Amino acid sequence: MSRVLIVDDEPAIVIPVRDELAFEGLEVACAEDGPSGLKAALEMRPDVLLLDVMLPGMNGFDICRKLRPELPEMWIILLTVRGQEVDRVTGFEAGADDYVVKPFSLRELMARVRVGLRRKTPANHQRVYKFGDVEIDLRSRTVKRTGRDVPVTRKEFEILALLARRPGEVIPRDEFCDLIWGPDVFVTQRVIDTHIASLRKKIEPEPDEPQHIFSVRGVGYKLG
Amino acid sequence: MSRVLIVDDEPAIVIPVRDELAFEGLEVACAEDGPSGLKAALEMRPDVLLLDVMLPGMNGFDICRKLRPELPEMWIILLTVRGQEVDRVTGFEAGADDYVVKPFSLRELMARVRVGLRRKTPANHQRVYKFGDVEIDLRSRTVKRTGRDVPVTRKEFEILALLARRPGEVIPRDEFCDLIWGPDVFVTQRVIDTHIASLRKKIEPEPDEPQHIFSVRGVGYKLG
DNA sequence: GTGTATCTTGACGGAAATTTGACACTCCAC
DNA sequence: GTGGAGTGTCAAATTTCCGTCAAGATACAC
Repeated sequence: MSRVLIVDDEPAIVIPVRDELAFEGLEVACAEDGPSGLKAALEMRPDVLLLDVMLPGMNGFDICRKLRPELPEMWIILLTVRGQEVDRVTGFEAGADDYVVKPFSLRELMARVRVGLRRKTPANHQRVYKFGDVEIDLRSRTVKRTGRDVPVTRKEFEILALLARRPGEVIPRDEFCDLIWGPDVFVTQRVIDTHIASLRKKIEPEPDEPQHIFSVRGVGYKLG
Repeated sequence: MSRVLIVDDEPAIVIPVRDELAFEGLEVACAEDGPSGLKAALEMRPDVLLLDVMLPGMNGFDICRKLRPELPEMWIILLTVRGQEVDRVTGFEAGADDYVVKPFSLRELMARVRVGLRRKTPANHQRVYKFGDVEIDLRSRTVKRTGRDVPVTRKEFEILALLARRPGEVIPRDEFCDLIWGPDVFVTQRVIDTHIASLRKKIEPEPDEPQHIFSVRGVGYKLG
């Protein structure tokens, strides 16, 4: 599922945009000031970032400049009330991909977000994560160990991909449920343990002594 | 060298934009009405197309709709004096990547062209794809197996061509629907399975043990 | 219009994946 | 140590999913 992060301190902007994005089936997160927006973008790695220029703590241009080298793929749309040329050009020079002036039409913003989602990842750009001898390719949905294909099921793949996207970070069970099963599906959180067990059998040299997928007692699992 | 095509009938717009683009070291061409703009775009295959909406002969939206399926990688920026929401959304729905309202700042337009050049997916001008003993020719819309012509129906060809353009990548069922049937057509996603089955009968030596078109359970299909 | 090719739908069976619950085990607090 | 909570493991039950087919609907050529 594609992810969008909104960084803006005006609820009148954030709320309708957030709701509309969620309605379109996207995963949405929000931040209300510069520093937490920067942190959220680095952690969440959204596909599209909607970034206000005038923010408490740190302005949008600076956030843009910091993020761009780190996450060149991320699609950044700047939002601002200021429409003077100098600002726009500054925005593009800071690495933004688009620039929308408030007040904007919600439908137009949605259309621009869709452009970002469509253009963000070139079709033949490989999205691969590597961990030791394990390789996860999001494009072909394949997992390799020591170069050899390991067949994994859908849930196993989604769990592994989620872990891989946030290496080192502990992912709680309820977050697995939210992100993989969705908010409307109710399953025992123990299913995750079952899938983790079969994943370990497939990708760990010694499933009893995991080297990749670690359990974090009382919370969830982490990779790496 | 990157190529830009300007399709606009107002010299007051065309000349400064053309000169500025040329000054930045880009190859520039111009067309002054709809039909010749469409023809030029198909022949020249520019990286970025600056396309006026109000044109003699054929409007920009229609050009956009015609070009997009043929040249999905081309970056299209619409130019218009009309800034009403309905027009903008129409533009994006027609497949445009950006939308600039006249009068615009030259520097901003240049910045948006640069975004297009940076983000444009690498052009895939390939017209023939080969997979083992199977050959797919997009131009003549023919499929060959071991050199022999295999008759495929229109939907079968479109499905196979989509798979072939993104070899190895898993294409989800909803993406098949979006890209082949379009967003407004409502069909059961199981149609795809039916077409895949008949494709396999035609191009797989052993349809039960596919070597080209693989099923990815719960998601879709992939080639290769 | 008519006939043919193509497309779409729905149903069925079998296979694979998912989920559950039971039991054993481990870890930690006391 | 002991007990309780959390986790690993397994097999069985359940659900989901895909290949297949045939019949109806639609498009197309003549």
